[in-house]
Amino acid sequence: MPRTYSIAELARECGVTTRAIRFYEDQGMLSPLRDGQRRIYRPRDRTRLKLILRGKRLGFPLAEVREIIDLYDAPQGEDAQLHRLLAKIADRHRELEAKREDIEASLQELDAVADTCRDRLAELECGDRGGRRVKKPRRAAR
Amino acid sequence: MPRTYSIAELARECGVTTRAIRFYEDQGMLSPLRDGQRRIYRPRDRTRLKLILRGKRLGFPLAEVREIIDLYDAPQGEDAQLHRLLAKIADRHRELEAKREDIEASLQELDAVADTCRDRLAELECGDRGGRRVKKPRRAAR
DNA sequence: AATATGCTTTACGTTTACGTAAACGTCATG
DNA sequence: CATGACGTTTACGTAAACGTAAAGCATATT
Repeated sequence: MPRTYSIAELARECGVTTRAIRFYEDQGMLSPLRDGQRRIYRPRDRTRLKLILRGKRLGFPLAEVREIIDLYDAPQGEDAQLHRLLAKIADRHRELEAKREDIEASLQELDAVADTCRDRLAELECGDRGGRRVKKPRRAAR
Repeated sequence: MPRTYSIAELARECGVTTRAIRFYEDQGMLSPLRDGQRRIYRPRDRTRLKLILRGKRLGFPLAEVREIIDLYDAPQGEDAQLHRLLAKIADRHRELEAKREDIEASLQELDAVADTCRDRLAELECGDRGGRRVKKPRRAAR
């Protein structure tokens, strides 16, 4: 048999509280086995938890996270179902790429500020006391 | 003089409520001019609002969003200040790249599910009633 | 003058995503 | 046997991010 985890183990490994994990279960996002009262998490539960947390890091509300991870283990069903599934996947795809573009824009602007910042530092450190201007070398585009 | 916006204009353009905009002001993230009681937004206010919304889309809490956009108009000050600023920028940079990796992983897994899904569809549509297996052609990597 | 439109402040309500405490069960160990 | 370490359920509390009236001011139109 594969391997199992206690709730505390999972919590430690994933950097969340046990409360949070139970909460996700309440929301129908996890369904661990039971040994009497105790929850037993299998690798697939662990994977789902990690997916949940990744969704959260990306700013999706839990309700959406659930829809997303439900996509992951759904590719059964008949024709119409599969087409609906593909449509949903395409939606999420677009959503994620929009987010990626947001990130890339942010990174660029951040880099621009960093450049400005380094230019200022260069001015200061070469003992520039007056209004003399330093030639700003164009940074190579990454 | 450049151009100005009323709160309703900005709200419409950016797809948020006026309540939200006022809330961001309460949090010290916007400081529009006033014409008596009324708020007057200049281009820079508009830009800041868009930055706020982008930060939100990326899942940052407003408190962090404020720190981030504060980085944008801060590159003044003396040596030590500038170094602290650069450090903060580097932190945010790492944070954003981590998020981008999360996104890329999500996109890959999503694509994998889509492939599985299309394979199933192919099986169905070529009248596969039995357990016959369809050769899965490797999809070209984008 | 009255109505509409757009803005204002003040303030209480709501949803999400848990935190935190209480009160209890179950082993294993000192 | 009692003291922890770990788990459980139930339930109330809370921070963030607004939503939703309520009540009022200012200008424009009918």
